[in-house]
Amino acid sequence: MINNYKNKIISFYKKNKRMPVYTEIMKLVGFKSKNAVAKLVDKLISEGVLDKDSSGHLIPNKLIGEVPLLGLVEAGFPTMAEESVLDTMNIDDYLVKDKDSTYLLRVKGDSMIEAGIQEGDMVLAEKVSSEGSAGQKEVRDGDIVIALIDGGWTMKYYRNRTGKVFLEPANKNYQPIYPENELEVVAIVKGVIRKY
Amino acid sequence: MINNYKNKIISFYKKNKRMPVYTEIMKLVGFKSKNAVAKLVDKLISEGVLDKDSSGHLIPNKLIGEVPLLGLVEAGFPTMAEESVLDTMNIDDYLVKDKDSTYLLRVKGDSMIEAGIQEGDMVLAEKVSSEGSAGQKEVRDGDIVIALIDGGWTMKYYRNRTGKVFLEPANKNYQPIYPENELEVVAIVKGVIRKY
DNA sequence: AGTATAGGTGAACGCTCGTTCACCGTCAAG
DNA sequence: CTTGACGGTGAACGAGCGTTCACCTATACT
Repeated sequence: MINNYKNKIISFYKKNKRMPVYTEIMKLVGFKSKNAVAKLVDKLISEGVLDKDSSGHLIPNKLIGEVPLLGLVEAGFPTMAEESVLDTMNIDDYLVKDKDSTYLLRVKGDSMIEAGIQEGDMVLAEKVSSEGSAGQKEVRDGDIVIALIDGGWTMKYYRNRTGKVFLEPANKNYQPIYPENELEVVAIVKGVIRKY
Repeated sequence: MINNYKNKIISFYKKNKRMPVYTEIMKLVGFKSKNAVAKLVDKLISEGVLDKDSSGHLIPNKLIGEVPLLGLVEAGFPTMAEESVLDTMNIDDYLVKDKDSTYLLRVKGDSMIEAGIQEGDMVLAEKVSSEGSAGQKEVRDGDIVIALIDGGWTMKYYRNRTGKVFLEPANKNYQPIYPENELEVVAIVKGVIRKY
């Protein structure tokens, strides 16, 4: 029963992007008194499911919005007990550093297959500053970039080792691309997301 | 200046996992009157940065916590204008379906390299129900699984085509593993996360 | 010079918040 | 049969909420 309450509160949070207030929890779980909510909340807090901030408002704690981080895959799922969770992680915070210049794109084609980027994957790309803008990342040799080359868009390795700049696919079946006129690196790939 | 205010509010949200109330915004940006906050909030809402729910509380809108989703990588960064953003996406919601049975593990080794899973990647694994538990996913042939096989942990393809169950790596240098005694699939890999 | 306008102060409003207290039935242990 | 713990009701509280109104500058445009 108490787990049912917990799930309703978490559902509310996911739906409304904020924690419910006491009267909302009241209606959510079917209580007729706020005091019952207060006692429920106290219990959930002592169980580590919820948290309250200094002003009494509910806030999501680590168990909400974060994913338990176990160890290495070789070590397996250590005993499965709650105590074995090494840490928790917020995926968004892990991946997105500069919010204002990060974009997602879906990958088409297999030109980066040997870099572990497959068709259908999503890539997180951080925009390279076109002066004044937020992200002022510098492109380095070996970065995976999204570039505008001679009028066409593509995602490739950025190569600049010898001073001669070109784009290199991660697929033996394709050839490096040397720009005839234009090569503009628009974004640097900072992450890959795949869902099965 | 207004962008500075916006960032302070977003920082508050990321730090406290909830939106600030008016008096908190007041102190945050240095106002001395709540009315100034009300006017600021109105402007931010009309600019689409914030949202208010029916009870007047601030809630994060799509621009906070979600990442703009552009089109295919082949299509490039279309014009870069705000209008060209097709959609936004919450990475957590996209990846994590069953919160209570999802775990993250860091990948070691290269046995799944041909499946685009490299050493250092994070995998999202959904626990297979050990009866009564939440996730009741069924393991299917071709799934990438985390398994306990003859006492050792590993991540491999699950193969069950011919009725004979075994684990298959995605790396030509390794051989399929047939269980001598025990083969327990503990979790199914539902996603991969890589950060550069 | 005159005047809108944007952006701020300060005080007051009704309402809802989280908290607290007294109280009630159910159920299990002594 | 009594007792205590548990989980709930109902009412009341002060504090803080978002909102609103009157007012005060600067700045920019006639």
